[in-house]
Amino acid sequence: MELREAKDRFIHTWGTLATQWGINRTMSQIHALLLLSPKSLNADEIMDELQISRGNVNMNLRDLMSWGIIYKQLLPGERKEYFIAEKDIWKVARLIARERKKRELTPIVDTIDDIKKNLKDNTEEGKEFQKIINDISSVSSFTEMTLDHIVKSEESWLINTFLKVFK
Amino acid sequence: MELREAKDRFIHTWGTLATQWGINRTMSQIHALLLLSPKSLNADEIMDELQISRGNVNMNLRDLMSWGIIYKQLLPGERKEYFIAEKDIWKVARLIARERKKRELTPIVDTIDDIKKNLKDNTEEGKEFQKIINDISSVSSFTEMTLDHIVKSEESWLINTFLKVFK
DNA sequence: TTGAATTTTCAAAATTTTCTGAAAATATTT
DNA sequence: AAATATTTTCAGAAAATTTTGAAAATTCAA
Repeated sequence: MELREAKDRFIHTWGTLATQWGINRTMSQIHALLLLSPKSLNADEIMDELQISRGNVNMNLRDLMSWGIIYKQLLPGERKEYFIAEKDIWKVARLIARERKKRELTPIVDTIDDIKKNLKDNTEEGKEFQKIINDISSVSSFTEMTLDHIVKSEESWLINTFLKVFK
Repeated sequence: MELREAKDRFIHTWGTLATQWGINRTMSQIHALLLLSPKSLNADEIMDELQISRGNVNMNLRDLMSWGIIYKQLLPGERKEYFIAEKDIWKVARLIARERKKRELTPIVDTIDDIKKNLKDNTEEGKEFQKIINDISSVSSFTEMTLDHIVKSEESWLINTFLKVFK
């Protein structure tokens, strides 16, 4: 397999998967492109490489920056803005986990807490509802804690060690 | 808060979140409805409750069954099919984790493995690419293993104990 | 069998999401 | 300050996804 082909395949798979993640295809493809690029790229280069419009590139670069997984880089003597991806994949994984937790988990935990606080219903049906809500609350808390635990660990050596043990 | 209102809020939040998960809104709403329902429901009741078409209900019930998180129930003396949700939330969480792993993680691991096997490129750029690919491979494996570990644990007491410790 | 009840399918319609491209805003150079 | 380069915005277009609803298929009772 050629390097060119390998890169394209990776970018393509990454982008396709994103769709199932609820993240848009282009955003992932730009991320993949930057991740694989040894040097930072500007908007025109990304447009050209992925054959997409300037507006699209701009919007998604902004999103990627808000996730904290790419950085803007100002090159001396260059007028254009260049972008480079965070290359520490463990850090990228933590940032993605943090963002997904924020988007996927926190809202349901908040809703459930609010319902638990405010629901006054002592009928049989009400009690059953409370039970389910409490169960879901447990699972959510557990998941949240597990993610936090991974996200917060700034040292990656522990995780790396864990990985080696199981390899 | 009334029971009715609480249930509606939960179903609504659950459905809205699903969108960000890459899972469709209706599928989640049907799941939430069944999860909160003390008795099993048939297609007409679901159509009526969520104000959606028969085809939509049918399709999503099938999807939910393929995830293993709802069951078909044939009531004696009833012609219609009834559906009931798996109420053991830890089991539901494991089934969802398993399905998401299959959809989100496995394809990227497979692509990467294939690229690792087939790429022959010893240029500087090729080596850098290999490095990134290997890093991503590590993170994916780690995540896959962590999920497996949770998913495979058929006993939930350990997890429950863990939860209590942190509560 | 026949026919009524129920479920399934799927083409077309509706909705939602993403993308484009050109105009507006901002930044930099001369 | 004017000209030029670059980035940002956003309304409308395009694409993707979801939903509908009616016809076809299936199931079951008589």
